[in-house]
Amino acid sequence: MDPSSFDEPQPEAVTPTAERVRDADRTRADILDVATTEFSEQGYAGARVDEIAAKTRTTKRMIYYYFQSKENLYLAALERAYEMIRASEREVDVQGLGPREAIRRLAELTFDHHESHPHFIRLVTIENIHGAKHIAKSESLPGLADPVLEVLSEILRSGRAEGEFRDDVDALDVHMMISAFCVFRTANRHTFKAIFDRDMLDPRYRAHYRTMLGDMVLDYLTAR
Amino acid sequence: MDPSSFDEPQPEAVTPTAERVRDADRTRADILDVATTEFSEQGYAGARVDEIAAKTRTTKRMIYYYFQSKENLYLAALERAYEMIRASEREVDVQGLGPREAIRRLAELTFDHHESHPHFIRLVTIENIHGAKHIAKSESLPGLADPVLEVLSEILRSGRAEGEFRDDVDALDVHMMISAFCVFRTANRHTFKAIFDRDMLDPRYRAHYRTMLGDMVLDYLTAR
DNA sequence: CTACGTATTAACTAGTTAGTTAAGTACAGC
DNA sequence: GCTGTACTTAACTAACTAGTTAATACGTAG
Repeated sequence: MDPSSFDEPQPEAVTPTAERVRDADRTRADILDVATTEFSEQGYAGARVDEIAAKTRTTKRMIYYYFQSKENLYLAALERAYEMIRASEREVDVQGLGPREAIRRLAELTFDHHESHPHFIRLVTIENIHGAKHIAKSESLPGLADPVLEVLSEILRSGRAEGEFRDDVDALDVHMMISAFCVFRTANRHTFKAIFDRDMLDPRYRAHYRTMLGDMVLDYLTAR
Repeated sequence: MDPSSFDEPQPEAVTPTAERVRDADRTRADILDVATTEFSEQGYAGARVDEIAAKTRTTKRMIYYYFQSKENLYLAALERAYEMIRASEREVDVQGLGPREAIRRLAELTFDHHESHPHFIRLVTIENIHGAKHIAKSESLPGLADPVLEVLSEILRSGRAEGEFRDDVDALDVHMMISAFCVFRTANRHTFKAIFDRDMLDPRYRAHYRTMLGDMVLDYLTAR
């Protein structure tokens, strides 16, 4: 899995033109890209439909045409965030690795793609401010469960079979531990830097934090 | 340190009365309590000054009288959140404990008071959505650095002197690791439950997560 | 008791907001 | 070419929002 192949939404370059070309998919995607950025930067309540519209190549009317409401637009952005994260995690490949190597690989790849999608991390954080009430309305919610949980379960099972891993935690616990570290680094970045004068996303610290995460999970699982 | 002595802000019982009793401190505190709850539940952009006023025993005018603006009110709530967390951490007592016991104690006490102050955790999260731009205006910002960092440094130094702890991480790294776990449990609670059907704040899991945190930090620091 | 400053209540307001109405037009099918 | 529909632009709107103005009155000093 190559993190660089999963880019943040980038609004396409504006092409000034007087003619009106109809392209429903492009218009819809343009709105969704802009909205994702705007919601992740301003939050759900703080983002403005007028502002989103102004940053697209179309008008506010089309937002309602395609998405019906501000909430639906936000929900569409949120669903896409989850789907993209899940799609990338489906490509986690730990085949042929021992349990120790596999868990470290998985932790590091999780770290990588969290880092590649700060907008999506922030969207999840914002959705928690709203008590997950929007995602609760998503018809795709049942499919959002993390496929990496199955991979994790298999690694844990394998590690225990070899007498290497502790057996008082489940795959979801380990997933939580890894996610907490990766999410915190993005989600709490600004206050952390303001108070401690250390930007956790500064490239100078990247390798250190990446290793720290792998060590943390591995040391925990292999402790006696 | 007793977690139950640090309560969340609770608006005082309403006393219906036609007379107008002046008590500036009480009015100010009432506003701040209500605002803290409202901002932590709705976010900065989502909270409404009218709504905050309606939930106090006074009128919107007094919010502007005492706090001048919505932003100043939010900032006052935020500063108070930090000060309360810091005050409680100043009472962390690990005197007389060996490094291993001290680190576990500290991790667990951090866990406890994060759990006791969900509103404050959420306020910090919300402030990160806004890029820490409000707290940057706080005149008390220089005093918000975490006093527990000094305690942590001393524990690490002691653990290394006894040849028990690794030496490739600093006190801030360990603080980050502990905070990530404790913050995630509150800040991401809702989406986590929606997707994985596990409420991380459910009392049934409390002991498990508390032990998990202590083990995680200790196993990491003592790993060879 | 009076005066004054501070605290408080009540009503008002200009600008903003999510959403709506109306009109225009591209495009495919016939 | 005509028609109908989906896509698009432009303008409008009722309700909401943070903040303001005006009036009232409490509490204390003299």
